[in-house]
Amino acid sequence: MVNEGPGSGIPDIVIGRLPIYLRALNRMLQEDKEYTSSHDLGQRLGISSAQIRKDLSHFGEFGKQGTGYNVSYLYEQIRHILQVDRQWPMAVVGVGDLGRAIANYRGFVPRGFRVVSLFDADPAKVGDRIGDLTVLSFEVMTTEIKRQGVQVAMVAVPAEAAQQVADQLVEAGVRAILNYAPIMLAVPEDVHVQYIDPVIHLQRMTYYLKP
Amino acid sequence: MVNEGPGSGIPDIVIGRLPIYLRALNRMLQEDKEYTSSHDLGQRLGISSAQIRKDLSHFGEFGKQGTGYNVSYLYEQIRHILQVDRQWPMAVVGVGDLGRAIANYRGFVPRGFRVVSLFDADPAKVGDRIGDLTVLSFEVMTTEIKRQGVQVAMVAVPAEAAQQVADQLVEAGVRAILNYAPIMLAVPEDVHVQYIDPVIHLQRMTYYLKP
DNA sequence: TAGATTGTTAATCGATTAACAATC
DNA sequence: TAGATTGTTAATCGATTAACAATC
Repeated sequence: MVNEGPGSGIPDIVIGRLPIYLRALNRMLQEDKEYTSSHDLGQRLGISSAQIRKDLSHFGEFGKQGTGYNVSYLYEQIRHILQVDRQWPMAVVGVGDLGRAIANYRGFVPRGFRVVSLFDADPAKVGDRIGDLTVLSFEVMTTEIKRQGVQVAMVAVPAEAAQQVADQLVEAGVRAILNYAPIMLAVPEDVHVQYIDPVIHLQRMTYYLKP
Repeated sequence: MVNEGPGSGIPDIVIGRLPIYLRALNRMLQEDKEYTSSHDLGQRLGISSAQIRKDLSHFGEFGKQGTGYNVSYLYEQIRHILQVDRQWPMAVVGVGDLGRAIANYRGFVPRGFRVVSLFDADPAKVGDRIGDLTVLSFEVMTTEIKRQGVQVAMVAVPAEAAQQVADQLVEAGVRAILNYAPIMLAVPEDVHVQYIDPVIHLQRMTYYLKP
């Protein structure tokens, strides 16, 4: 192992591409493809082969000259690097339409995550069952998150409530937040936040459209 | 006007930040904040003031030395640049849990988009009413999209179906696709695609977490 | 006026790409 | 072997930042 783990100075932008590679490799596995190459993978993803080789070289040597990469081996290596070769218990805060869709989504488990608790501020929703989970109140959130050792949470509450929710999550020990509320969160620097705001993505495209 | 419009060589990465600025400016408007500065805006967004000034300078001169930027003026200018000072009619394909959440989301209209039609392959869903829309079948999709002049679509179907749906959308005249299916779409180069896959975002964070 | 902040230039920094020896 | 493809180095490209004259 040449170099691995956070703090070892690998650029964030490289880390950000690994999940993309992982998804493509998983697809190849489904297609029973045994080997791939940086060229092949790059072509599927619209990324240069040089970049893929360079990215992977930060973590070790995973290929063979002449034959390329064993799909299943590379897949497992990247899963290990990203630490998704295990299941992260995850909390979902806010069970509106979106929170419900998240709670029901079947796509998390096969990729390293499992929703283990749901929270909502609305007393009318507390007690509702969604899948095999019961919606809990904000009052028990800290306790429950600590009890389950949850480090990852998804926030799907209105923008006005998001910062306060984030504060409470951080307080409870959450270190990674996926925020669906259209607002930037202020968190300590050892807490990671990623944002999903569909409108941002839409507005990135309209610039290029004909009126 | 110094420089504006697509094809004028402004880096994609700059365009990608404008919606972020827009969202922050909108928030300032809600707070009745009349003026801001590159420093102030940058602080809120975790971006350097130099970058904000540089980004804006691609499109014109919007500020005043000594006083900064009039929030409402800058907001309107960026809305105009991004072409979100109008409403783009939008189609949603796939009305599972996620499609339903999208269809019900109140956040599109104030930011330049309106869902005008819903489609699903499942005959059991066709005819369902969601909000004030009726779910239509794939058979009528092309016709309906052409009729309404829809250029923007959101895809929320299973990965297996996404490419075929995208092909049909492009055929019908769609030029911007927001894809929720966890798969890269192959489209002509004048068609824009943005991707939302929550798992990708989650996996970008687990790398940095303690086991 | 004095202080603040812009828009812009040049310097720096970092990421991507091209090229190729090594080797399967 | 001949062909293919890796991992790596150096070159290129592009984005970010620092600095400052202009000026409100």
